[in-house]
Amino acid sequence: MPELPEVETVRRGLSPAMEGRAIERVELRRADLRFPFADRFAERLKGVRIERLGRRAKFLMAQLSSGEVLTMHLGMTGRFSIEGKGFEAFAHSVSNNVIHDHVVFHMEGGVTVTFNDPRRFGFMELYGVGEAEKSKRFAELGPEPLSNSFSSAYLSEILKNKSSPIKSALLDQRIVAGLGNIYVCEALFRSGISPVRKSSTIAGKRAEKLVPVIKDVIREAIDAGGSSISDFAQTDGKLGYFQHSFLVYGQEGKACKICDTPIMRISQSGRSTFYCTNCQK
DNA sequence: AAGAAGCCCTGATAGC
DNA sequence: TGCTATCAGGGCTTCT
Repeated sequence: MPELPEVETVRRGLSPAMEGRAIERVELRRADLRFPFADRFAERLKGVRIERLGRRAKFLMAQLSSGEVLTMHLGMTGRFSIEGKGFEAFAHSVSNNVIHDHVVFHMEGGVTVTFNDPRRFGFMELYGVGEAEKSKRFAELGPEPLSNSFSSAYLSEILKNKSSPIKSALLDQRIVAGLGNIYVCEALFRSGISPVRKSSTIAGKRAEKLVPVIKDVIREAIDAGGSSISDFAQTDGKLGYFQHSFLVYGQEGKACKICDTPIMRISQSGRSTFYCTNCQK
């Protein structure tokens, strides 16, 4: 489900249920998700207040009153739902199997936040005071696509000696953090750049075109509440609607909206790439 | 050492 | 209907 716009949508949905509230109790229904939970995970969260729920790349980051930081990643199929007083409209409207409800946060005020993840590619981590910033995971992440540090100058510099296809480079979270398969395909189409083009040839003019397009696509997707493919839902069960704006993603064989050439699907480093061989050079 | 491929896991769908 | 194969929005690890 989740690339940056979906995670940001989830963050905004969870904020009223979590931000400023104490965690009364955490229920862990298994010992791991993708990775084992940290030592004493539930105990360390008990009675602690969530001061701020932020986001970095595709990670939700809860700043805790204990000084520790709880990070949550949705993987491919992770989702949150909210129940309780004031969140009646948020009832578990999705027909998800409860056997995949893995973590339940019992929040102050009788509100519960449940994490469900069938594939268990998602994970949660708990960093001690001052550890998150120092961790390899966060130190290695590239800039946020909407930040000023993600500029055409930056992208040109980092790509100028790279031989991998631009598609793969944009999926590399160390280069830019938060893009995934959908938004990379869409941004390359809108930029008229072929996904198979060598990264080094993007440096310069093409980067000047590409960077603003990436920012546009991400902004539009956030404004649309993300994209709902198969099962992504917001915390209130509503669907995002950016999927209606896809020009190439999932459009294999359909006519290109610009030139009518059938959209191609190819595989690059093990994932599908959709593009127009005529519009993208 | 960079880049590609394999793998983790479950569920939905297409094809026979 | 039921079986099998393929595919899925991510990211870590292992190969070449």
